[in-house]
Amino acid sequence: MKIATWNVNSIRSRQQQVIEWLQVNPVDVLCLQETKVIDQDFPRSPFEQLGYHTYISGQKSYNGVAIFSLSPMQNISSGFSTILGADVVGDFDIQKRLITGVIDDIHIINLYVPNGASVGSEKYYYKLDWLKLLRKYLENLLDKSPKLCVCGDFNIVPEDRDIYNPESHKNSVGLSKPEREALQEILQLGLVDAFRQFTSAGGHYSWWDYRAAAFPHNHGWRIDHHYLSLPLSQKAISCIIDQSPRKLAKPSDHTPVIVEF
DNA sequence: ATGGCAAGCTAAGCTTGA
Repeated sequence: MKIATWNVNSIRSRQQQVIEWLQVNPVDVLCLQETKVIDQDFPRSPFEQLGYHTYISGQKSYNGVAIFSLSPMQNISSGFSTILGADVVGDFDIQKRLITGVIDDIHIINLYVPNGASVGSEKYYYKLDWLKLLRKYLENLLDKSPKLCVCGDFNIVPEDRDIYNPESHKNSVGLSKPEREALQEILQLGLVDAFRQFTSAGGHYSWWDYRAAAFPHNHGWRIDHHYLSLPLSQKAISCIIDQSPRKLAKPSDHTPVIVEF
């Protein structure tokens, strides 16, 4: 089984590229972020014609997540509140950043973690609070589901080897100590970075800034991840970043990452 | 230190992204 994650930066702008990528890479599950469209306007049918079931949670202009799956999934839900309850979650489900479902016995959680704008900003503290909620959510799920695949755009560079020039970005949003610690607190629940099971070298990235010719210079960040619970991590046989869609005209600034079991 | 590019919304320029 292959599970891919891809921040497409608007599904309507990237529709044809996603179709063509799936034709070459018929993954079992594709998790999308930043679909940027309300559910009624989501272009479902071209993907259904490829054989995918589509599960979506979108909003106007911003955010939005979706899961495509060749086999039907069970227990689809979006947001934190289905697990944590509305009282705990408050307003944090207004932004559509989490959709989950079960396939075989694998519980897939597809995330679009807040960007955080700049360190110290209101959005930065929203990101940290969101990550605290995510930790609670995953702690709850790990009690019930031994096989968890938590994937998506985390907007966090886990370690210095995951960015081209850590020194000049060490205080940037995505690398700040509180963000990295929040991520580590989540991983300490018992989750493993699938990519790092197979590749220890630096220089492997999943996002490149549109500006300043970042991609041709490989000035990238690795911020799109699959985090696997221990029973599932033992079944992983590969995790690769496919840079090819980033080379196309009018690409997303992110490129797909694929884990295989 | 700053801007650089792209998408959405909406109809010129702002907001967001990371």
